[in-house]
Amino acid sequence: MPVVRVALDVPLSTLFDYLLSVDLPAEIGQRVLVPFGRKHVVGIVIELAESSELAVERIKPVEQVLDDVPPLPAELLTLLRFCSDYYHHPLGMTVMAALPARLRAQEPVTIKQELSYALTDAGRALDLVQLPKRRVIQHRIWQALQNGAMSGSQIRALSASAPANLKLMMEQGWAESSTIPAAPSAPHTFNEVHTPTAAQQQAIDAVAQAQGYRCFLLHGITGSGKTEVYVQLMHQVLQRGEQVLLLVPEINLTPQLENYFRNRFPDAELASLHSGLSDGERVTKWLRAQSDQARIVLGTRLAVFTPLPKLGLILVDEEHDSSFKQQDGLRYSARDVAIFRANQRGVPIVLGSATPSLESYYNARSGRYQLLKLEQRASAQAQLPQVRCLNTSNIPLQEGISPAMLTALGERLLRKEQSLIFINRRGYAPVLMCTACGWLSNCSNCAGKLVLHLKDRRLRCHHCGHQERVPHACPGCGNTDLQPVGIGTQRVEEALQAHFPEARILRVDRDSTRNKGSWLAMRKQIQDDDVDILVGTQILAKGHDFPNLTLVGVLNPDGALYSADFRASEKLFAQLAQVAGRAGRADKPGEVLVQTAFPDHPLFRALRAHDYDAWAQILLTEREQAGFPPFVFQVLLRAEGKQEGEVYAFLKRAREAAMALSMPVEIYGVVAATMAKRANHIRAQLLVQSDTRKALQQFLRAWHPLLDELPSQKLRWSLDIDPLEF
DNA sequence: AGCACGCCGACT
DNA sequence: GTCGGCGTGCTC
Repeated sequence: MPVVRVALDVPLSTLFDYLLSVDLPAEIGQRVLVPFGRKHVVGIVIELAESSELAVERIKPVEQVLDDVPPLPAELLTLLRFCSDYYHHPLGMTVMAALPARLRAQEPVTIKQELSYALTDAGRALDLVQLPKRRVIQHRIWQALQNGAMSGSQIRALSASAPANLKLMMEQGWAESSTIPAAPSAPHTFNEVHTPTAAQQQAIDAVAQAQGYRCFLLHGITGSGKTEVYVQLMHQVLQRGEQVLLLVPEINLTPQLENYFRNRFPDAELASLHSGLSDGERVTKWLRAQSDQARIVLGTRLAVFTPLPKLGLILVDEEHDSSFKQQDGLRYSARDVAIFRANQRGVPIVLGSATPSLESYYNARSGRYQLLKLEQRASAQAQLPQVRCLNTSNIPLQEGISPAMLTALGERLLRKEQSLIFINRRGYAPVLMCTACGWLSNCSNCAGKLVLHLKDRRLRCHHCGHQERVPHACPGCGNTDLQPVGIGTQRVEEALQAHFPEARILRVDRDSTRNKGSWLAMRKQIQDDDVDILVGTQILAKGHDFPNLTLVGVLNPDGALYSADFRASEKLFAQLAQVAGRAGRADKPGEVLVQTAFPDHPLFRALRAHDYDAWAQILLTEREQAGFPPFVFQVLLRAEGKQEGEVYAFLKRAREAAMALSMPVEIYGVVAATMAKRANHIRAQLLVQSDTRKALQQFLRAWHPLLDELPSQKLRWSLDIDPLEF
């Protein structure tokens, strides 16, 4: 009796066998509707078999073979199987996590014809009386449509309320919709706007000459034109009629990039996959990629699982960015999965960064990857910013700001140039303290502190979301003198506004950009020069061009220098290099001022010299001596639960089981997690490491089944392979 | 993960 | 006498 083995979205590592009647053929990769317990669920056929090892009477029949979309390609299933094995996550959950929601549901997938929207003659003739500027969203749509028709998803990208506003505009007769005719089979056109520099051309040629799989690390300083290398490589791949996958970090930059590539490749269909797509849009783009109609797939980490029958090249931009690593469920690194995929497919992959991860840098140095360097800024007159440290160990700070920083800001105000103050801490102050008894605003649910948000007079926990009103008196001793300790973006904003009353200051952090579209509006404000001083967190560091920005001030980065997290300083350097890259463009030289008590720290020396290699060498030496990645491979067993005893008992047993295996791995002690309590759950962990990936995987294959056998009723545990956060 | 079954406390 | 607590076990 023919049987299908089906992957289901359940946390069990097995596949499930179902009978297949002769009149109901199914292929590998096809979606099927099957009875499971007392429910009916959608699964993916992974294997076909002649018979099952189970007793026939226990096997239920497949109810329906869903053939509304083509089966998943075998290549994708292989990729998912690799992920399931490597990350020790159940295959069914791995497969289902990679699929668009619509393909996990049993309702037939209907692809609605994508409509395009354009201005009518009346719409084009509008004036500001008919459509005043205060109708912000409509105005934005109107302006966007002046450049030509837009798709529904492009409209949606303008603002959350854009579709509703567009509807109103259509009712007014200003805009109209039409169905896009099937994409014309136009010859591939390419807007050659730049001639590559010699260094760029060298990198392009190196990748173009690759036969089959090859991993390249494109190490190029900010402004050195990595994007142009991507574009030229994409052009070659598109010319061959192949597809390109471009992975980018989780940032609100995707729509900009999308527009950029659309302009460079006007008739290549581009599918951009990011959070914020509706289920329908996501499945549509997935199918466009699977059917080889979408030639460029641009997306965040989940996009690494898009079916691409003609994949010819993978690009991973900002490869060091930690958002490529998923922090729950299937804890995969999209960068590493992409490398596996390129290898599987036999195509080149380019990892790009100004500050590569130590892992990639080490692989490039050891010859595993090929290193490509762009050492000059692409436009000749653009100078690297001058980086200086302001020693804060012996000068008074006002609300965390040194006099020299204020002077530098004042100069920029006079010259009508923009400044950016970078401080990686949102809120007003990271903690509230009682001056009498030393009471601190601790979170009742977490091990962390409650952050003071003076704007709404609340104390907020950034870990569990708990918030409460700012107390009038100390809950411990009744003293009314409670002092904010430390500085956050709100406090800096307030202090700067007090010092420069006439300056236009804009705060950009997760709090101020929470509402959809507000960051878009802020960026416009900045670009229109309606802002003098920007105060913000790392949101500001990422790849935006602010041409009038000439000063970047960094307030207190010292915490990361001597942190318990061995990756903190690596991350800090990358962040500072990135934010420093915002200063100065073209004709205006930039300056970067870093306030620190440790100006002689090697990190700052390297930053001042713009010498990533020197810094990376120091880190590599440190890591080698300490026996840390990239010289070892790690797995972290995390556990959390309400009862501290249960959590530690589980990990202790897990540790004993690991020891009993006597395999060539190093097993550390059971320790509290960095955030030892979160949302009332006690968290602890156990680290195991090994000199080789292979040995670690062998150990995991033996250990994981033992973990499944351990009593673990009242807790949740998970394995994190190649963990980034502890 | 769901969702059953299953055996012990406070209620109409 | 039942409703319901969540402990244990199964799902092809």
